[in-house]
Formats: sequence, structure tokens, C-alpha cells
Amino acid sequence: MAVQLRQDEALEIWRDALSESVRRDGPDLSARQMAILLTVYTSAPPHTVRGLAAGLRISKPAVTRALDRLGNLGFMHRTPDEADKRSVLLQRTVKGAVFLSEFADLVAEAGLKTA
Amino acid sequence: MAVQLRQDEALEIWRDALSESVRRDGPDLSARQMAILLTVYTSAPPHTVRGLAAGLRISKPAVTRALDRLGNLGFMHRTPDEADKRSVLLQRTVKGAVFLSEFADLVAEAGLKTA
DNA sequence: ATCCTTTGATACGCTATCGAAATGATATTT
DNA sequence: AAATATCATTTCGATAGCGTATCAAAGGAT
Repeated sequence: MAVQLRQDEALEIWRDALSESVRRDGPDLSARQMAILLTVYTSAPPHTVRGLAAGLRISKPAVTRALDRLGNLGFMHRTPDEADKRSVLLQRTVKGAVFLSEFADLVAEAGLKTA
Repeated sequence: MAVQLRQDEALEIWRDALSESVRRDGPDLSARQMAILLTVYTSAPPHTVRGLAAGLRISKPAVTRALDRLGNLGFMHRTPDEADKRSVLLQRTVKGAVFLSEFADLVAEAGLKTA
């Protein structure tokens, strides 16, 4: 069932969820970092640096750096690909799953508030 | 009419909209910067540095710097408050309105895609 | 075996952003 | 009028992130 959203509804939901996350002193992730995190968690694996870079049309170094950040936060984990040892496979972590679950709740709440 | 969202729907909408914005080479705004931009555009004025800082529970210097960034992008504009010359009032710009309008379209589209 | 390609990471010089403290300008209080 | 408070900004020393170019390691082609 698709979700019908008007422009003002979309922006209010975005505002409320994001503001509440900021208020709770959540990590100040950039759009790129958040896009990478969400892609790894909600799209079918495997996820690699090159795949993310191509999918988001950003440079590989930018992906590497974002993964450094997300790794430091404990939201993601790198594992060498045994089949092709040049590659790295991105893995979810419990901490990242908890963060996104709570974030999803903020979005859902913002949606309920929206008139 | 409130918007009912499951966790997975919320995250997929967020992922799709954010990813498409990144793909289009949109500005890589941080959560704080985006929260400030959305607050100024979708909440009742007036908007001041201290008000934004208090509302989002971040430091005033952090707000000042975010406004520098948003100002450089042409998304926002500072006007001295004539009633209290210590204060600064934040104003919307056409460019910012266009950006948010397009962003809202991305969110709406992501909502339609979501099963 | 020797090239060539691919993959993720690093080096480089640079700009952006951080929190804490201090600053200058303006308001308010006493 | 003098002292205090408030507001936004700036300064400080630091970390984080950028794009381009380059790297070493691994894979594939001939």
C-alpha cells in the first residue's frame, strides 16, 4: 500500500523526525552517510564500496570515509570478501539496527502527528 | 489525515528520498543543517539563532555555522531585528524554497514507490 | 609469465565543523 | 549612570570531510 504524501506533509514529517533525532543528541550524520547506512540496512546484500559509490554516484574515497565514520559509531562493520579478496563486504551491527529502529519510530511518530 | 507508517516503510522512504537527493548531487547537508532549514521553512516565524539552538538543543555557535553554510548555498538569509538589534531574523529565499519543494517531491515519490 | 584492470584505501592540500571560551554590541536592571 | 544580562559571532586548537591522484593487492587476459 503506497503512501500518499503532499509536499507540506512530507516536509513536516522530515522536519519533526530529524529535529527530534538532533534533540536527542543523535549522531550528526550527513546525507551521504545516512544514505549509505540506510542502503546497507534496507537493501539486499551484498554491499561493497564500489556498489555504494556507483549507486549514489559519489567517489569511492567518499564512501570509504563514510564507512570509517559509521564504523567508529559502531553502526557498520567491514568483512573481507573471501571470494574476491579485493572486495570488502559491509555488514550490519546490532548497534546500527537499534539506531535505525529508533529512527524509524521517530519517522512513524512524525507521520502520526502530521495533520 | 495522519500518515500510518511501519518501521520498514519509514526507512525505505527515507532511504529512497535521501539516496536520490545524493545521486542528483544535492548539497550534502548534515542532520543539524537540514533540521534548521526545515524548521525555518515550515514553522511559524520569527526564527532566531537562540530559538533554533534551544529548539534543537545545540549550541549557538553550531547554529551560526549552519546558517553560514545555508546562507552560502543561498537557502537562507539573515536580517537584523529592528526591534532588538542584538537579534537576527532568519528569512527564506526563493532558492531555498525551490530546493525544499524538489526535496519534498522526492519524499512523495519515495512514498508512492513504497509497497 | 607479463600486462592490464579492478578494488578499496591513502596521501595531499584544503575547507568545514566541532565545543568551549571570549568578544562586541545592545538591552535591561538597579 | 553603572552594572549586569542577553544575543550572535568570533577565536582557539582540534577533528572530519572533500576531490584528485596514487597506491598495493588481487584478479583476469593474452
